Amino acid sequence: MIVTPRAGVYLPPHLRVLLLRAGGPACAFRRLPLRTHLSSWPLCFPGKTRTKDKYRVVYTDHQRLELEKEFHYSRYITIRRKSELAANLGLTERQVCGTPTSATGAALGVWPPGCQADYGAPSKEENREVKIWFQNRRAKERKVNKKKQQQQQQQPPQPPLPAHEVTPSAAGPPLGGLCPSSASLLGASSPMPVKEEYLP
DNA sequence: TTGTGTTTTACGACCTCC
DNA sequence: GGAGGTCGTAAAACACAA
Repeated sequence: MIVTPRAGVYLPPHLRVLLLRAGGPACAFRRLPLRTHLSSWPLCFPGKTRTKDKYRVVYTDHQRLELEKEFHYSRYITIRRKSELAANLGLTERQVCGTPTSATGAALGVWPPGCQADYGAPSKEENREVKIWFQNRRAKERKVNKKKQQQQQQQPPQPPLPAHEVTPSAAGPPLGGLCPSSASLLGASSPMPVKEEYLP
């Protein structure tokens, strides 16, 4: 039995299979207070694809942490960093039989039967999960900023602080390890980044 | 335990840039 | 034409009050 920090109990794949074979409804897994671990996904939802039967994988805390760190460094990830991050976190393309990642799936030997034969080579769009994560993360930030803006508009204007209370830190805590350009990106909408491949 | 609201993945449509 | 951006949305996962 494995206890995860956020959701409590994690049921190993072999127990999920036993549960399924015991005659429970197919959707039983989804109603359990369990985290769907990447390595167990193919056993829980063999042959599912995103378009036919919607699904999603819950990223691990480690994956989220690393992605967040990268996001705080820069809101727009470069092609190079995307590849590195995808390789480090086991996030790549998601085209294969509902497997969470082709790389992890292959490495763990958890491909559903006939899966590789059916789908063969990876999709053209490598590191898609990282790209999508960053898109969603930016969307989340825009949403939060919008909310903040609305709250500020509703509040009456605050009187200005006395001069002795105005310090550089009043604008917010410094962002650890960030270059000014990256830090300035936080909290404001950013222009489109220059594609790394076009840089000299 | 259950109902409900929020957050997190994932995608399609559409747009811009090269 | 392809890659990657935003926007809107679906649905699973999660949190929490009743």
